[in-house]
Amino acid sequence: MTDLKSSSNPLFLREEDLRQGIELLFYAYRDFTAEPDAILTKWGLGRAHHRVIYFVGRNPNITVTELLAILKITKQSLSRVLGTLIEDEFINQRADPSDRRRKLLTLTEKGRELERELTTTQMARFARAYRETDAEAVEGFRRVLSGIINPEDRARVRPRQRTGSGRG
Amino acid sequence: MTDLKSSSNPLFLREEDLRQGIELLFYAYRDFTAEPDAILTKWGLGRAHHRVIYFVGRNPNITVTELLAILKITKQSLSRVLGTLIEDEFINQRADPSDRRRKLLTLTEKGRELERELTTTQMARFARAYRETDAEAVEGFRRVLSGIINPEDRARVRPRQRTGSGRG
DNA sequence: CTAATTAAGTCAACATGACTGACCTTAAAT
DNA sequence: ATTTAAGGTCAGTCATGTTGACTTAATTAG
Repeated sequence: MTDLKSSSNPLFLREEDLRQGIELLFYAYRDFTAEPDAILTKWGLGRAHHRVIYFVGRNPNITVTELLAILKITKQSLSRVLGTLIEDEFINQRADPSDRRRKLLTLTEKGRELERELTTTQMARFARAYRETDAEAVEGFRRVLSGIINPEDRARVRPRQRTGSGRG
Repeated sequence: MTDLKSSSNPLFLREEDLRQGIELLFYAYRDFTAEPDAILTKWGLGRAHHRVIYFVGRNPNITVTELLAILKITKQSLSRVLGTLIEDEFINQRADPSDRRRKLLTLTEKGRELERELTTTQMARFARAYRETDAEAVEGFRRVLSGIINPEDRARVRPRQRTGSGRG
């Protein structure tokens, strides 16, 4: 009855497979955020603060505009979260010498420590998942998830900087 | 300098690779939810309503308790969202004949239509990503994301019901 | 049969993180 | 000198989560 939709035609993407992807992404994200959320609560911070801390740590001297492009939230929303982080001395601002309207954001030592604590839990989760599979699976994961991201933002995810054999 | 951390030791999971996973998941989830969110706004609904509609559609006659286990939110939070959906006639409730404390949830025709509209955008995104890669990559994606999910919930994501050759 | 447990619902109060819209300052670019 | 861009701010709103206390109804265990 549903034979056309199932294995008889390997080129037909079955709804079941697509829904499985949807659900994997939902559950993975749900669990991926749970541990950091618990740590953040101890500091009186939330998930929005985590995202800012993460991307400032990852991109030292990032500007507010660039941060907005990553997070895709409004300036007002970011402003409040960023204000807290600066006041609590997790993040430093300094004027860009070449354009003094711009403020360059960096983590303070305190900020780096919190970033490390938060990111460690998420890296441990990925390390476990990577180890449970193999390099081929990890590459597949990377390529599929990259395809889920809007094309214009795929380049934001830094490609591995290969130091080994692969040059071409 | 960082040679030990890089390609010279293929068993060492480099921080760069782990962070790439973190970022892929962040961007993928951000874009994955954007289209449904826009549709939901037209109906005066939010992301929380989507999740309920999705999982009720996926699990007809699901109970509130089971829904709570999937969503991992509080009964009070679910109650508000579910109340709206029942009032707006996206979801039906009926008592379980074998245990009349339980209420079984199903989508109405209106609910099925909205579910279809929302899920279609997400399935299209996965279909594109799957087509851009290959079956091996998809399998890798599945295995890695499954490893990100807490072990006790991995079985919630239904394995493909194979109708083809593989029986054992 | 009674007591305990379970499923569900409800009320109140609160926190977080989004949003819109209006407006202002500062500095760079034309 | 004017326009544009980056950034900040104020005010109000909404969605979605939280805790805690409590109720009702129905099943299950002693």
